[in-house]
Amino acid sequence: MKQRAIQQSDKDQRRQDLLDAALALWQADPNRLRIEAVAKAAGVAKGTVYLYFRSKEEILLAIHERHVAAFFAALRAGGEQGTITFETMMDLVFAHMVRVPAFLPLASLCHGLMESGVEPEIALGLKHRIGERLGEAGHLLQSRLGLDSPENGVAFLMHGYGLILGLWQILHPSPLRDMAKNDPAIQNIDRDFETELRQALRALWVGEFGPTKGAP
Amino acid sequence: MKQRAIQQSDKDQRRQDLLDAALALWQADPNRLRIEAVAKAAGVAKGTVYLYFRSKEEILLAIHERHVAAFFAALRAGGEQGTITFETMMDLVFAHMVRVPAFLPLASLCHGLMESGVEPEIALGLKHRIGERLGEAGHLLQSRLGLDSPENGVAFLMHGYGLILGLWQILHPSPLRDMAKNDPAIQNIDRDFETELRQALRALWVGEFGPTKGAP
Amino acid sequence: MKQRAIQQSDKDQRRQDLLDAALALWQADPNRLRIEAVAKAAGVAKGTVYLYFRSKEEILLAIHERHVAAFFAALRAGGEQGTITFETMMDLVFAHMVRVPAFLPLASLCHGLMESGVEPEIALGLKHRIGERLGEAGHLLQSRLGLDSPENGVAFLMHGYGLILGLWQILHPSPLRDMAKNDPAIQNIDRDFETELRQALRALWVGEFGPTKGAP
Amino acid sequence: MKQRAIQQSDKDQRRQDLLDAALALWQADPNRLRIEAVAKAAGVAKGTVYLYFRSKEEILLAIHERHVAAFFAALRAGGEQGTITFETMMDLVFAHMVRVPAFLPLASLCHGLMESGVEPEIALGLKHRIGERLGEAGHLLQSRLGLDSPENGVAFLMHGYGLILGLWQILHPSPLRDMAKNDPAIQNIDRDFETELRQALRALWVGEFGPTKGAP
DNA sequence: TATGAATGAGCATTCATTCAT
DNA sequence: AATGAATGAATGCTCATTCAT
Repeated sequence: MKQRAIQQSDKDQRRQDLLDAALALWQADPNRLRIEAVAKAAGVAKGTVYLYFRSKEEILLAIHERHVAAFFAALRAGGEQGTITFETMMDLVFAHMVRVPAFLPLASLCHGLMESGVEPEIALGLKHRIGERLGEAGHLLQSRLGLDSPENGVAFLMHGYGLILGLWQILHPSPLRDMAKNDPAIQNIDRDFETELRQALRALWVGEFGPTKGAP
Repeated sequence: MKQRAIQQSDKDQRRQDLLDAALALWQADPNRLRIEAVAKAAGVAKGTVYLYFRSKEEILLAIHERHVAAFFAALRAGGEQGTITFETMMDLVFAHMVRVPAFLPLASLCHGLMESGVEPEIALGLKHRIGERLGEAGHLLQSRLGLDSPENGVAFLMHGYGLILGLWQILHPSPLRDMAKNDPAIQNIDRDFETELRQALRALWVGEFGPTKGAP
Repeated sequence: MKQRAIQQSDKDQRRQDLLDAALALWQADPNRLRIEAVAKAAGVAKGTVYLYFRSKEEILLAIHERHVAAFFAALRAGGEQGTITFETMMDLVFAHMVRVPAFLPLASLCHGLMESGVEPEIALGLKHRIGERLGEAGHLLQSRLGLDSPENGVAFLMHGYGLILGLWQILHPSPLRDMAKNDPAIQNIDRDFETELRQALRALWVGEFGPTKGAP
Repeated sequence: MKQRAIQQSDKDQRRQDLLDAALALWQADPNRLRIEAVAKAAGVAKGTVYLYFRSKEEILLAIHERHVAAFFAALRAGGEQGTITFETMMDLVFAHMVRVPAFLPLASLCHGLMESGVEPEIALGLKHRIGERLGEAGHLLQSRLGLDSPENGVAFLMHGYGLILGLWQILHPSPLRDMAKNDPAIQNIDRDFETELRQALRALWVGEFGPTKGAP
């Protein structure tokens, strides 16, 4: 039997260990995630997983939340450094979203899970916490990016995130695309995700908030 | 036993009937779609479904393809009428995508299915046919919208579609959002999907292709 | 794949085969009955069991119903032979209830299952069919046993069955009783089930319907 | 942490509290009895339950034993008042068995649990203690009811108890019976439990021990 | 072509019980 | 004695798919 987590800090650590294990397994094969495997990888018994999470879906949501929290933390840190520009935002997005391997595939999944797959209270709890962070970030962007209002800050992030998420679904690298190398009709529409995203995201921001904001 | 479909036109009709039945059932409850129910609703036996589709997923993909084809048909029809502007594109997008009830939820699902859920050949076939249509549409937009190249036409559509799809996932109406009416943190980020989409989409297009294209 | 049961008679046969298999396994170890084992013993796949029964509990109820039907059939056959007496009833009860190995243990279980364990409609269906048979039997006993009314015939059977069932639960042979051979306090109350039942049942019938009915 | 029970009397009290809690929860929903809920209702932690009972089943058996003990205590008290008749026995049976809400349902369950569900030693211990009480009661009935032997007293009780228990299983009030109000075949056999029991029990006693015993 | 009986893979979750503290 | 974190056994059922008729 694994050392008991009596202290809250020990419990938190065990929770993180479970998330780490689940993330690694999910990345390896998203359709093959098994609770038993998560438990074993974290060095506990199956039932123990359910002391920390109410369901498999809740685990995935928790990983997503950790991803999102890390992004917002990076954003806040960026804000504390001084002014934010479209370019620094772009760097942030790429470093803490686009290039975090599981971020976007998991995000895609989680938006579906929240509708059906977890108890509404769980989904609402997650939305609440993300909402808080997003609200704060909106204020930050107003001041650091020179937007007209916190609402514009929120719009900046939401519209951008929507574009990232949707474009990822259409253009993310995948074995399927490799198989289509010889199909001209597919080549026609096969673009590099990061290149397209960078171009479209910049266009969206410029189009919505003006070219001046990005370059003081 | 239902009348046998000998003629190709009869087969096509039966195929459409099956898609109609599946679409209605999927809309009613996406997680409850059962092949047997589809068969019954279309007036055939379970096994017959598999004479027309190789799997459940293939059915969903076929419905999606029908949605997409209808959009491209409308776009082509729009082009035949004369010039296209950002505004007419916006109308097209809303009429044949955003407001077709199952279009976006099904599209969200299908982008996942293509990666795993159907045989690669099926997915590639779909991508091929969509690629062809997208290529044609790119040419159409070059001439009718005044873009610099067919590639820009493709980019116009893909970037726009990415934004639509991603924003829908974040902001689409849902019971969950209704439940959150009293949570200020969630209200903070709860925007009207269509309003936001219209604003962001226009910004994206303007930012990427210039304000002049939309208004000759 | 096992020969398909297309005809209704084939389906009925398969249903009986499944019940036979389940009964044998249940008798061998009541707490160890597994659907998969039933399927294997009947030579079909697991899923096939569910084409014939909606749940494990429904199988047990169906076996019980078969037991009960056999008893009523024997009773009817007895009635067709001529007069029925307490003694012939006693013989019937012993031959088709008490000494049918699984009858009483399964009956004990099923009365509990009907309350919770199966869908009410299933339980009501069973009760309905047994009610019909019991009603007919009441009429039979009125004429053949010389009771005052069909209702008395029903009471005769129900009160008797209650006594049989309850006494079986207290006194049926079991390993536990063998273990108690050296405990005088238990010996005190350890009686032979069949002896006690015969005595009590006769007393009940005589007490309720008079000594004359049994001996014309 | 709850006050430790050092004194034997404190331990006994805690044991009773646990039984009270378990009984209340079992009555509310027999299939939903959870050890954790029992512990909480009794104001102790889960593990503490296992300091007083070796298993969940043992708790149910202990409640049943308390029921039985109360019945025998009432019987003894009745004997101390003077002569016992069939009518006073009937009153006793109704007051301390039939109308004690959980007595018969729990008894039904416990006769099954004793065969498998608890350690044989536990079951034998219970049987032993009940056997002792039953032996005493047999003597009591010999003298107070005027039976020929203590064995007849035991038979009087056992046969009666069997009838009560079995008839209860067939005829006890239940939601299922309420649902069957409109089914004539079921109405046919749907009798009032208490009426039938009173009639059958009296018949059994009279048939077995003569009409004179009950009415001196 | 159409049917529908047969197949069998797939697996999260509960909760009684234990035992380190 | 009391606690409550950890354990892990235990398994029925659905439903997409196949294929004999």
